[in-house]
Amino acid sequence: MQDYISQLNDAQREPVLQKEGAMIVIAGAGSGKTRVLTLRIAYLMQQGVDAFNILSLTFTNKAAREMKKRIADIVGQSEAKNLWMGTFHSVFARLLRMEADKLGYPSNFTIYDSQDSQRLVSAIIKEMGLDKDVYKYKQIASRISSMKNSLITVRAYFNDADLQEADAMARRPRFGDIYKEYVERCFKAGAMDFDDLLLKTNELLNRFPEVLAKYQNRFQYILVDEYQDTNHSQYLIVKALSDKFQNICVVGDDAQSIYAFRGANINNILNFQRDYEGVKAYRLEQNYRSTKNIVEAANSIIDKNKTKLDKVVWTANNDGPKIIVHRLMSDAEEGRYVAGSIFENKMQKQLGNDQFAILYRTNAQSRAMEDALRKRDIPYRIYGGLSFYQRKEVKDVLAYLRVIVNPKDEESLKRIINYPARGIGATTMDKLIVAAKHYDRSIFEVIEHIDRIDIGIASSTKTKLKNFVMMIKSFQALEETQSVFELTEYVIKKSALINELKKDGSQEGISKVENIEELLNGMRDFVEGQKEVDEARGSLAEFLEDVALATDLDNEKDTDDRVSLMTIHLAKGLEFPYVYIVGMEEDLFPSGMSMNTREELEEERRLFYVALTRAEHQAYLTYTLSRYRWGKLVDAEPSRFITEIDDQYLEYTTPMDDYRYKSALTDHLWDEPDKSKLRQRKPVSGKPPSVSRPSEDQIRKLRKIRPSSSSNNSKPSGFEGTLEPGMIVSHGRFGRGTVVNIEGAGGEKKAEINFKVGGLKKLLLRFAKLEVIDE
DNA sequence: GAACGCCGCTTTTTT
DNA sequence: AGCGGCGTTC
Repeated sequence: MQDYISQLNDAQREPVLQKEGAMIVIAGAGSGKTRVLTLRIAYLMQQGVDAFNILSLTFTNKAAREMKKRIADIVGQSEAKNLWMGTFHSVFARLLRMEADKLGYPSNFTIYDSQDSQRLVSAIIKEMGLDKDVYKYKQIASRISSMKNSLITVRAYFNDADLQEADAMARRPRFGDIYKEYVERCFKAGAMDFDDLLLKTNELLNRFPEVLAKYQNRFQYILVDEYQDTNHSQYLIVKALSDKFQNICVVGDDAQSIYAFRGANINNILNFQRDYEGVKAYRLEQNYRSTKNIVEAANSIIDKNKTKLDKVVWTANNDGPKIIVHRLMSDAEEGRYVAGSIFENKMQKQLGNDQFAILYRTNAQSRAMEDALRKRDIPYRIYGGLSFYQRKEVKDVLAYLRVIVNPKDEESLKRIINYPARGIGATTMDKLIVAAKHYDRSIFEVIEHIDRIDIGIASSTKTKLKNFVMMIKSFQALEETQSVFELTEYVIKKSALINELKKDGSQEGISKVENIEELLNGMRDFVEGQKEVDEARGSLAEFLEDVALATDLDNEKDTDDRVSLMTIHLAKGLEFPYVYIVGMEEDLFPSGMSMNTREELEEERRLFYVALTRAEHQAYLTYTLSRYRWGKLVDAEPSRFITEIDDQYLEYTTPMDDYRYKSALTDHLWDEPDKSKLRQRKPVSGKPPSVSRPSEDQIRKLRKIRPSSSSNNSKPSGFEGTLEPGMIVSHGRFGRGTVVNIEGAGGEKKAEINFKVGGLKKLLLRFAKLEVIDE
């Protein structure tokens, strides 16, 4: 143990050795925070703290497993096993299973994933006869989610006039009713959605003081990783549990807070010191991961953000190569460039595929990369996107298993009751749903008693329903004796599901069968794994919980030598020697959906910071002039984030003899100095514009006077004059347009402008580069 | 009740 | 371009 501790630097050692009290560790990217957390836990245990008294919350289950392993290396396997360690969701799902009865839930409750939630919301909207164009199920589901994350229950909602007012204004006055029905239906289905796992934990701790006391005494030492990404609900849980002993250690980096969209509250980390008595604050500022170039480039980006804690990340590492910026014609070409570059690096430096990662803002961008990598025979692995367990065929199998465990699970029942087709159609289902509501029972229970009630279902259909119930019951009986693997094999045969898929000989059909085989393989592993652990018997319920809460990252096979492809969000916490950040374009990164407020834009910028700091040795930024988006070829413009990096850290490698060089790179260079030139250009089709290409020297000079270069980095050069509806304006990107409306005031002032080319747009005047044209 | 085909919307990120 | 929802037809 002493060996480990002596290897830490001073800043790292202090939080490891402080046994008691509240503490916050602000840990810059790559500063060794996982090591600190790991050693802190090991040290606590070595000082005599019982593993049962430690609760450690991590960002992914994989991170938890790895930490546990490292701790086991230090203090021994048998002790480490007793640690409670995992994501908020998995830890509190486990806790809720033990206490479920207090909340009126069965201990085998189902966990609804977001898709299940959305489907239920969608069904409710339909049942209530609401206009689906007004009540968009995704929006409603996401609003329900944010309510829950802020601990606004249905009752709280109906007690809050402002919230109802807001929904009335948004033309969805029935939101509260949908919310209420949704919550009731989940309860009746014995199901908790992701947000419930946290909300119900709060409810449990609030309503039952003896339960709270029990877990307060149990979890005397609490550690929370990635604290900047906790939402209000998680914050309250931590607060409640740590209240008695106040031995709480939170670790995080405000500069890497990228989950505001799902309710993460950056104030949790910013205000931590106010929440506890005598908080010790530690800073880990030395980066061990990346080259000086990368660290300093990243610093120059994050400097542009206003909201942040004081912290300077530095490194003693070498300068390393500059960040390469490369422009391409199209997304396909971007893929070819990246694949080619990986290929060259591999050859020249004799590297493995696992040294490389390709990061992007949206999942849709992966396709072009995949195509190119495949052509080059470079093995890759995609993380995220439609994860394995979310694929239709896999979810169908899982739905059978979920119904076996919990027949009340309405969403799963609806998936399988007529798949494969067994003559139980929509009309019957509608009747069953109405009856279920009428009798205040689950659909399954209604079917069980279908003989005794008259809801206008033909006797032939009743027989089909009874057969279905009998089939499920026979599966349930089997579950007692068989392993998950054996049971599932039996289920897909008996339900005729596998035959249904095998009938379909198409490429997709075959891959679906393969996916199910893969699922069975996974189950076999699970069963074997459980045998080794010998704690539980590898129950079906447990398997389903693992699956429901698995991060895509969790399934990684570390031994695979593959290039990693993932969104930047998923890449948080990971590191790779070579990182390609692709799609560095306005509207894509920063996302067009997230640049309307300063807060949103700052989160995008933090996201870019996260992306860049994944790189250990070399980072590449690529952008294109046009790419396919929603099926159409659209023009693209380089991301503002490229120009936000100090030039000294960049190397532009795009060939100079490409005439498009002009349109992409020099346009925004010339933006300020000479706007008239910009407007003359109309390169939509046909010949290249007849402007001579600037020399390297000219470009260098132009860069120096570029408005967004480091000389004045704080305030964007937005529009500052007065603007009124009816005025004609010109915009660098959208061209000419008429002001339709002005709204907001001060920094939030927005103009709605009808552009000749782009149509109606809302622009934030603080950022918009507008010029009034007199006519 | 089931199958097919058309239409329209979507894509920002995820436990 | 791809999926889901809905309407039409058998």
